[in-house]
Amino acid sequence: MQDTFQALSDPTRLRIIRLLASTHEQACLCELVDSLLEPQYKLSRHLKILRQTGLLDTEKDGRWVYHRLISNPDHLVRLFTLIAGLPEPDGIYSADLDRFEQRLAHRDGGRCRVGVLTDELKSEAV
Amino acid sequence: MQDTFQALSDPTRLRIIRLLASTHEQACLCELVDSLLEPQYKLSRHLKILRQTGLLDTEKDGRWVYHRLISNPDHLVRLFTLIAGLPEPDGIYSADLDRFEQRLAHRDGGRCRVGVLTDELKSEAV
DNA sequence: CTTATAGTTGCATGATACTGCAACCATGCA
DNA sequence: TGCATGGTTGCAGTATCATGCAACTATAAG
Repeated sequence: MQDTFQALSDPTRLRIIRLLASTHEQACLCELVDSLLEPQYKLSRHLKILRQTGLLDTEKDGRWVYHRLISNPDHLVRLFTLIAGLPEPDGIYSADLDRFEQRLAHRDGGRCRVGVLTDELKSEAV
Repeated sequence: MQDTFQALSDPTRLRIIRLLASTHEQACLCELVDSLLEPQYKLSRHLKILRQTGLLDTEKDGRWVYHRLISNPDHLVRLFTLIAGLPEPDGIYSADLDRFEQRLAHRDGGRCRVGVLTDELKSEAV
């Protein structure tokens, strides 16, 4: 069980878990990149750790890989609930959440159909 | 908050927290040494980390230093409750608990009056 | 004052973890 | 078959962390 806490001890991983816990959603890597504004390889690695620790479940759909919180051991579900209800000193999580919901608007039939948008937005801004 | 999970990511620290959470007790270092069967300096260091992370509160009484779980931020209390109710794959925590309750029998007026007993028990066994 | 004991801490070491870069794999489409 | 793209991973550098040993502080008792 300390593996679970170990997995949650990294800020990026906690942001991922918290985002999924408070939205009850699944997300693919590119959606997370646009929500957390972190490099793809970095999030990919952290997702792998969360999966190996047994906190995330993964479903592959074509080029996209969807990640969602695991739902069976009861104490993990309670832990996710607790995390979702945590107080927030800085505004990091709500900013993540805002960007994530904005990003979900680009889905088509509940599925991700576009890649990372942030880079393009940056290009447009130039 | 990832600091909290970071603090719980060490097996020894989790054993300490779990022991205190499931007994609603306080404990001094020598009692913990006899309960967890770990060297004094090791537990002392972990207790310091738990204190600095804001999970433990400390009260000094003569030569003895009592440690107890902190009781104010609501989400921490809920976390402790969750930890106390965690399933137990190995029998480590119940063994800790057994030794701890045995050790509590040596208290006098609710206070610790003896030092580490394990060493003496080992000597007697020789 | 001296001694025994509960507890703390500096130092050195080995292990683990996070990150960036670049190369790579896998899938869908022209 | 070739290309674009979502995602993964090996490698190297750096930082952090847990541990053992030994020296140390602090308090109580003779």
